[in-house]
Amino acid sequence: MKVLRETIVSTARELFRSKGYSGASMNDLADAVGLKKSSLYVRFPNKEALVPAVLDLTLQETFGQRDLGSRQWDVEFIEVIELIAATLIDRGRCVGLHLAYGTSDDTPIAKDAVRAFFQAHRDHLSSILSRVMPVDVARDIATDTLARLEGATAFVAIFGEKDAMKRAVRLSIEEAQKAAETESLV
Amino acid sequence: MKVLRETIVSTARELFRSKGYSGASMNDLADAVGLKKSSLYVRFPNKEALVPAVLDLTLQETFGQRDLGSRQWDVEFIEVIELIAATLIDRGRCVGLHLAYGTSDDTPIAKDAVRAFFQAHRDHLSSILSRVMPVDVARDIATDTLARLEGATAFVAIFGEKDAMKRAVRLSIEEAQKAAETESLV
DNA sequence: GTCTATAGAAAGATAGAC
DNA sequence: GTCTATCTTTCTATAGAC
Repeated sequence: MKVLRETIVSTARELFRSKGYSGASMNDLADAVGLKKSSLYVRFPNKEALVPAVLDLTLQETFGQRDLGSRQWDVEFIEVIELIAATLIDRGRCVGLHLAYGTSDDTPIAKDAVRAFFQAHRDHLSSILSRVMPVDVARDIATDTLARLEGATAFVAIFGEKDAMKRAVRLSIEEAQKAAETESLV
Repeated sequence: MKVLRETIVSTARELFRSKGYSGASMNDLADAVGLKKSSLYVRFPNKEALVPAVLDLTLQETFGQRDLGSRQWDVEFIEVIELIAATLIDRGRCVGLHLAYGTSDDTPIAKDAVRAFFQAHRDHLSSILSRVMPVDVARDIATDTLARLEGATAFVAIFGEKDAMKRAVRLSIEEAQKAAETESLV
């Protein structure tokens, strides 16, 4: 029976998230979706080609059906980072970071996809923030917000602790609002 | 010719850092230190046993010859986190985090070693901070500091950017000093 | 303690039948 | 599009000579 492409991609995402790029095998993936290994090569030329597909799906789910600019900047900002934080707590790890650490010059397509993935995150947050502050400030706060979320994820992964993530969300929102106020006074 | 145990461990660390637990092979390690693969099994019973050795060495290098309590708390705090930040920028990745993501219930010894590694980091920072603030506040600030450093490392790894790390160090120091001042006024 | 040699399993990927 | 079967390489780990 035909298996949907999205099933393969989202299953590959779980494998990459938990086992990393080199730890996830095509055989594991085939078993998980109910196919034989060779059938995967009909849809994807090789293992590396799964990486852009996995990250594109994740970007789509995070930013896809979002109507940019129709609401208050802070409502949008809070909604996005709380969605990201909730996913990171739920899954316990960041698939993007695991792939970032697990790819190298040996896997240039995967490496490029990882860069694009994080750049898209930064650009999206930055575009929300830049409505109420200069672009360079917005970019730094977007970067620091993502860094905080990634770092807090480490404590979820290692100790199962969610507290650091909650503080990361709260502090990032406070930092953004403070910057917005500062700039509006100039 | 005999190869020093420390040479094997520090070489294994570089392999784990860049390729992760499953991506690093015993053959790569043997080649890198100038031994045959089978000779490694004389010193280490298996690949997993390298993980505690790698993380213990790193802990020793970070906290080993440090005389706790002989100087001002903030001098010690700044010195430690700047050492960690400098290493993370220099190597481009955190071996602890790569191993945290790369180990699982299949590798319980490695998983335990990773937990101990991060707990030791948190305990060390927390013990410095708790000289001038309550232990629960100290623990949260220690956690957030480590999370910030880990998150900033992602931007070093992915984009080669060092700015986020510089801000992480600066903001962590400011946060600690602010908490110390607040508590001294109570 | 290091070596050669090898076992045994698992990896990525391909060929060809249906 | 999925399957069986296979190729080739690489993996962890062990046995035994020196």
